This record gives sequence, structure tokens and C-alpha cells, in this order.
Amino acid sequence: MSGARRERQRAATIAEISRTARRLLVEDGIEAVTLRAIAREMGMTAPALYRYFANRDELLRHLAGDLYGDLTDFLAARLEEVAGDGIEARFRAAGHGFRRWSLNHPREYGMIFGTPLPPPGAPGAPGEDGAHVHDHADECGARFGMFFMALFTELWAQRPFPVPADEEIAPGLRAQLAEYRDHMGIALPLGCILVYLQCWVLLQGAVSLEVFGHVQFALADPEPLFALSLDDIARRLGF
Amino acid sequence: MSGARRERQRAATIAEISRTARRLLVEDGIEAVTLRAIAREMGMTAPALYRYFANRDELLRHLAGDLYGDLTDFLAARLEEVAGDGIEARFRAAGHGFRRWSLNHPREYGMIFGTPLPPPGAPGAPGEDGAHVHDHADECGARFGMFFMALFTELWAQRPFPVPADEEIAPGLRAQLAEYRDHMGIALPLGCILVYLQCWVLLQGAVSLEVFGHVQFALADPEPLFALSLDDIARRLGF
DNA sequence: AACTTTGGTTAATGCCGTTTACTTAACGTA
DNA sequence: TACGTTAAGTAAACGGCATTAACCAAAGTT
Repeated sequence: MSGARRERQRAATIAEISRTARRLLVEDGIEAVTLRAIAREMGMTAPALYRYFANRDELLRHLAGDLYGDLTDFLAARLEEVAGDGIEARFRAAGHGFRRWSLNHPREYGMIFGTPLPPPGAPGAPGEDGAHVHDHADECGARFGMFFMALFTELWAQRPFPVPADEEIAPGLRAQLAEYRDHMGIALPLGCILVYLQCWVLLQGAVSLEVFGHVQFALADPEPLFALSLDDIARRLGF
Repeated sequence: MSGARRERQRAATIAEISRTARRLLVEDGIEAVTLRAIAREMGMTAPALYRYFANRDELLRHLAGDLYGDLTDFLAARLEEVAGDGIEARFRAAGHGFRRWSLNHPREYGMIFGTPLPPPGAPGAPGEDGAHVHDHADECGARFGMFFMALFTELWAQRPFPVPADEEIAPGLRAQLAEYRDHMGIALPLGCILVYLQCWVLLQGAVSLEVFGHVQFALADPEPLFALSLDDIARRLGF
């Protein structure tokens, strides 16, 4: 039974489709990522792609997952480079690395952090009314989230930073944080998770604005402004 | 000479095109805003729209300008409602108003604060190599920027908040801030403009994440988290 | 050897943006 | 008032798009 070989071949083809789609995305923008163009580049015809994806949206979602993966790998590699340094240096490396990848891959960034993609699965899928489908993109997104969360738990274990006590958190927020913590199986105080989210909002907000050019109205080079945002985050983490 | 009447009629038609486009945007998303659909809704044929816009991108840019205008008007109205209150209440009203409009108009928000639209004018336009074309969208965007800036100048005049001295600002950033100040004709210290930009990054970053659903991975209702972001801004402004 | 599954094809439908050539009505003026 | 001009629409066509249906060959399975 060479079913395994077939599966491997199939996975390789899916990977090549994704690679081709990404190349088109980088070179000519998201609207150039058409089924026909992908097939053309691969020496196939467009309908053949339907053997691998239900439609264009699902293909794009898969690509988004790969992009998440690429970003996560990039950050992991950057962290490897400064593995010997202290936790603060590693944190700053992660922040700057995230910004660097995003600025170097604006169109990829737009796909995963810009206007959201259509959700997986057709609306009103039978039997799974609103249930999570958990596709490739979800998995890779979760892995990315884990990456920063792991950095946080490491920092917290090594040198705890000031966080609000449970009673200081608004009840509605507290309940949601508790649910998130249980859902993720994290062993951190609620205040720590809250600070994590605040830092994430700060970081991704600053990067988004810069990548999408929404600070350009004032600053041609927004890098110093981003450095200040990172300082804000560092201060909040007790650096 | 009824040239004036004709111009008025033309402006009215442009406004109706924009209104129709916006309705399609709200109801079915940006990909439903097609020239054919707009014309269909207006009882015309698609090529007629080329009498008013050079192509679809310019039509979308014009729509984006109108959306900026709508947002600015909405904020101005909210500020009117709390005109009697102190400056802090007005600031919070502006922040919450911005969030409210954005959450109530996610697709419109995406058009003006999401992945950027293609720039006006064809690439390599003769004679104006890279020069500003300054279309409707630019004007409305500038007006929106002015709105928040005016709030800042008012606050600064009424109750100055702590800002970094010129010497404390990194030289590269300082030069850019000075250029922006001169370009806009603002009479504020550089540190004040810097704080303005930092607050803007904070505010728009927080709203973007929420509108685009990028906090949903952790919180079903991100409102309390946004309230904390607004507290951050308030603290920075000495409230 | 017969059957089934996989992965491809061609042809067709109905969208889309855009261009071309043509019409019609209103406007401005000699 | 007659005449040229301009503004604002039309129909027809081109090429590209996603998607579907019908078909086909090769490989795997029994």
C-alpha cells in the first residue's frame, strides 16, 4: 500500500501551490493571486486546483497559515541568535523581529493581520452550526500565539513583573481572562495574561500602522516612533 | 450660462454613485462594489461611470474620502453633545466615538484604515513624477487628522501635559517632527506633537485590532481591554 | 482482470473592468 | 434661429476571472 507515498506527493503539491500563490502575492499583490495565474505558473489548468482546495478562499486561508508559519519560524530563528543574552534582549529581539518581518513582507502581513479573510467552511455547514473547523490557518495562528505566550511565561518565571491583582480587574474582563487561561492551559495569574494582551495590542497596533502606511502622513521614517512604543512595552514589563 | 447648474448636477450624480457604492460595501463587502453593480443599482450601464471616474480605483478612493468625511462629522457631532463638559470628558468622548463608529462600520473602517488603497493617478504620470495629486480622499483624510489635532491644541492651551523636551527626543525623530509641524503650521512644542502621534498609534492600533477581530482569539468582548488602552492614553495626557 | 480512486483535461456559464464606436440632448454662440 | 460642441449616456466587444460539469487516463486495490 503506497498510500503514504501518495499522501506525501499530495502534500508536496499543496506546498507548491502555496509557494506559487505566495510568489504572485509578493510580486503583484493579493488581487493577482488567481486560480488561473497559479495554475498557469505551475503548468496546469485552473480547475485542477479544485482537487486540492474547495475554492479560492480556502486556498488563500491555507496560504495565510503558511505565512503565519514563516513568521513564527523567522522569530524563532532570531531568538536562537540571541539565545545567550538576557530575557530583556530576547524580548526586544522578538519585538524588532516582528516589525522587521512585517515591513519586509507587507503583503504577507496584510493577509494575516489586515482585513480578515472569509471564515473557513461554507455558511450553515450541516451538523457543525458555527462550530470550529480548525483548519491549517487556525493551527498556524495558534502556534504563533503560543510563541509570544511562551516568551511571557519564561519572563514571568524568571523575573515577575508588576501586574494587577485579580480584584483590580473589571469583573467582565476577569471572567474572559479566566476562560482564555483555562482554554489555553496556561499557569499564569490573570493580571499577567492581561498585561500580555495589552503588550500585544501595543505591538501589533504599532506595526500595523507602520506597515499600512498610516503614520506616513506625519513621519517618513516611523522607526523611532516604533522604538518608543517598544520602550512602552519594556517599561510595562519592568525592564 | 447654466454651467453652474450642470456642475451641481454632476456633483449630485457623483454623490449618488458614492452612496450606492457605500451601500453595496456595507451590505456585501468590498468585492461587491463593482462598476456593473453600481450602475445596475442606479439604472445605468457600467461604462457611463467612466464619465465620472477614470477607473474603479479612483471611484473607491473617492468613496474612501466620503467615509473619512462621515467619520469626522460623526465625531464632531459627538463632541457637540458634550460641549459643556470638561476637556477630559471630550477627549474620552472622541476616543469612544472613534471606536463606536469603527465597530458600527467595520467595512467602511477597513477601506480607510486597513490595507491601503492604490495611490491616485497612474504610475509615472507625465510631469508629476511622484508629486502629490491631492484628491478628494487626501483632503478628507487631512480634515480628519485636523480634527484630533485641534483637540490636542485645545487641551495643550487649556491644561498642558508633560511632554519630553526637544533635547530628549532622538535627533532623527526630532527633525521629522519639526518638518511635520512646519508643514501643518502648528504652534506646538515638538514633544507635544510626539505625544499626539503616540496617542494616535495607541488609539488606532487598539481599534484596528478590535475591528479586524485580532483580539477575538482571546476575548469575545474586547471592550474592557479597549477601556484600559484609553486609560493609558488619558494617563499620558495627565488626566 | 475488473473496479475504484486520483488528478488531470476541455468546454461552458456568468460574472468582472475596460475600450471603442455610436447616439442623443442640451448648451453656447454667430 | 441655426450650427457646432460638449456632456452623458448607450450597445457591443475583449480578455480575464471563479466555478461547474462532463470526460479521460493512469495508478492503486481487490
